[in-house]
Amino acid sequence: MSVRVRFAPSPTGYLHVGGARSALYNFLFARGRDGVFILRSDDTDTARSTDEYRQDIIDQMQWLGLDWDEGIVKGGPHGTYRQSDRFERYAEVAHGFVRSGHAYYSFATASQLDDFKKRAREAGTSPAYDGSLEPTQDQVSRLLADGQTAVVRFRVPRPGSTTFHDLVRGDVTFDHTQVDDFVILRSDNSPTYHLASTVDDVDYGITHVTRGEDILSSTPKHILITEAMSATVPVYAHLSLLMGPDGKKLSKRHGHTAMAAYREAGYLPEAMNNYLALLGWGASEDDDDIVSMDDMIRRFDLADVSRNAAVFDTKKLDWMNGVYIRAMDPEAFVATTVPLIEHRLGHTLGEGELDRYKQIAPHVQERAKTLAEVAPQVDFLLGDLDEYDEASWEKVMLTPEAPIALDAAAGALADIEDWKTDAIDVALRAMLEEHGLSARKGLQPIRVAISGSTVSPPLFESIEVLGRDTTLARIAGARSRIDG
RNA sequence: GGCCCCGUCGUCUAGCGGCCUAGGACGCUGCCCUCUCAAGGCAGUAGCGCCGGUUCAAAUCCGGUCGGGGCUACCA
Repeated sequence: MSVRVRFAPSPTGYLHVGGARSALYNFLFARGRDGVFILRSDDTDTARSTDEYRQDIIDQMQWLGLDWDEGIVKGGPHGTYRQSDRFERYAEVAHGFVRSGHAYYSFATASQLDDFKKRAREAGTSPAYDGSLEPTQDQVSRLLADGQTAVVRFRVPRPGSTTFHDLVRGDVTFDHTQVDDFVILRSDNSPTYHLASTVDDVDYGITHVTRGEDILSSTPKHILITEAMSATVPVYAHLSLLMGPDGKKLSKRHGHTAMAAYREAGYLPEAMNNYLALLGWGASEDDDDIVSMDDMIRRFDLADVSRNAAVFDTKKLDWMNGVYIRAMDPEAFVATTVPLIEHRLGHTLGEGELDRYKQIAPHVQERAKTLAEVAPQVDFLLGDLDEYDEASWEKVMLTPEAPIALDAAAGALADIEDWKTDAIDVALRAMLEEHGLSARKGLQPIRVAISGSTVSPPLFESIEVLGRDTTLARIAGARSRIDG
């Protein structure tokens, strides 16, 4: 049977990095096996689901390049792939279960259930509701006729237990004393996650369910429902959760968890995928952590996924992103960063500005860890230099060498005929020689004078791009500020 | 509290009874290169949670213990 997998986020929040990793693993598994990858919207929680979240999930999935074969937006043989469009189907299954005895109407109140749990805790026994409050057939008829609202609960067979072979965890067994008679249909006739998700997995022919470990203990419920539908139970694989740097479950407390935030911060989708893939999967075939999507697809197997929870470490992501930025085609780098620069500047780059940027871009590309840090680094080349970094100024401009270097540089640069990096290089080094200045001592004041900071793209190239007039004006400006 | 999952350098991992005086990557430190910062090169730092057991031999198997995580909703 061909592989059919799905990523089924619920639009009750933005797509977060953990969800993206689940999506990626499903994607890799499907692509490596000639399977079908489905994107489904598990939006049974109508109160918390929003269109904004629905759209975010779609946007981020597309940005990451995790194309799906069937699903929301795209469609397919199973309709809209939105659970909110299939409530009748779930209700039909639930009522069928009532008729077949797999489920029953329940009128148990919250306080009754709380009571049950409280007693269980005191007795040290399982807190899972065991169905002891199930009404008789007569009571059901009477209460329903009375207009009482009821939920439909699945009747978990007890005694009993469910065992399944998890692809990443191995055999897992849950005794049914630990599984409650769970609600499958709410009193407003809407389905719960357990019902809708399982019915969809059955109806859509899902063969492998790969999802977060947070649902591991709900899996017996899903298996029980599947069996009650006389369907084939899919293979399950539960991924460990992502943690923050402090070893606690990754949350907003740790900074960004939303995929969109990383996109805005200037991370490349290729880097994100590579990093996420390695977060819980030993991809290395040759000890190289940089793995192309094609290789990931070729090598990936759920059986090789790590069982331990992984810490989302932005340090390694930063490094990896730098690797991918450097690997970009120079023209593509310019194309993707120009809009960011224009956004920062507040206007479209003119021809001259664009030319200047193109000249310096390769040097910036070499140094960037994220796309977002590019624009600030070229500010001094495209706009006025209206302020100096104070720490930089104090560090190099207050030395006795600074005024000497600045004056000498102004003279040397004024005489250059061919305003090119090479000539500038030669002229400035001759100046250093003449005044007995080290490159470090003599050039840093010039760097601060023209860029405002001790950190900048290469000096000679920057000077060339800046042009003679601007360069000399800035040197003069810095010189007078020293005196001032 | 009950049940389930997990436990190799700070972090991600390799390891699946002898090849391990535990390998790689990120980070960190030092050196080299160098006009700053990066990049690059080289070197270094640091780990099998603990206690028992099985075995000629354990990071690898078993038990316990400790620690972390998850679930325990008419959320997903």
